[in-house]
Amino acid sequence: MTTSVAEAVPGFTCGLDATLRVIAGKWKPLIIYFLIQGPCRYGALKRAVRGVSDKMLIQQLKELEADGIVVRRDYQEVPPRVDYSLTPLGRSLAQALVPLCNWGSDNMEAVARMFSEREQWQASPTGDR
Amino acid sequence: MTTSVAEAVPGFTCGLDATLRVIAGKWKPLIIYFLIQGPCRYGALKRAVRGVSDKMLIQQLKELEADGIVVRRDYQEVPPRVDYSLTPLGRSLAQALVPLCNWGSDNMEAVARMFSEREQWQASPTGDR
DNA sequence: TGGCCTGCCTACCTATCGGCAAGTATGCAC
DNA sequence: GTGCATACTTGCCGATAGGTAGGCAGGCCA
Repeated sequence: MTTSVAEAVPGFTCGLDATLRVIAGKWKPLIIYFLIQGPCRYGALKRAVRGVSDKMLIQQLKELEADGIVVRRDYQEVPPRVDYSLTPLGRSLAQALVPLCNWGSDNMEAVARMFSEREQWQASPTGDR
Repeated sequence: MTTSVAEAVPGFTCGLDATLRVIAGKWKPLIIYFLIQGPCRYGALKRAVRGVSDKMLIQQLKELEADGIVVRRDYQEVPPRVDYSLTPLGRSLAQALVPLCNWGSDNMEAVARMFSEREQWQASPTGDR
């Protein structure tokens, strides 16, 4: 039984639901978005996605690869050279992320303000009113 | 040192980063997206966002309210009547989610296929190759 | 010979997320 | 007074996401 129906089938409740499962994970959207710029070596990607650990980066990349969003190309060289790029599917997904990115840029100040307020609001003893 | 810089300041690395923090949480995008249709009572929202628990729904709604994305209107009636709607900021965010939703709808079959394959791939003993 | 370079892997551990279920408030109908 | 309806709260508890740290491969150059 457990969580039941909604989980049982790959029956997504809507398109957004489907998308969310693909980009679930702290770093995936950032990875995808960064790869719009073109193929990228592992090291460069790691530098671009600030704060990500090796473990996470690799893991997310693997999942994205399994989901047909990115392609891994191994040059079979030493020292290792590998790069990652978007598949056509991945590119279309990346395009869908663009508005989110723009929204963030447009409202960054508001968002930053909200966040700092929220921290205090969390620390406050009782809700007012 | 630890995680350091990236966390220290509300300095988002990019617009996408900022957006992601606002919509972080399993249900937020779904909530926001559903509210495009207009104000909605708590109960209706819960029915719409399938699988969400009271605790989560309330919690996510509070955060969204604190972030200026949704507005809670309490009719001060008994039995309780409350509805939630998007602020202008929320509405613009919702618009940015539309492409994601469309992408999901357009590629739902591919996504579903990927997911079922991935489950087996995860169960497989050693990576092939 | 041995250290370097780069991508990757593994084990371990913790914090957070999120589900479950029971409880609260309030006015009204009975 | 009792119970009902709706929105919300709280505590507990398990799963899992994600961080840390250290190790490995293997040609090459010093």
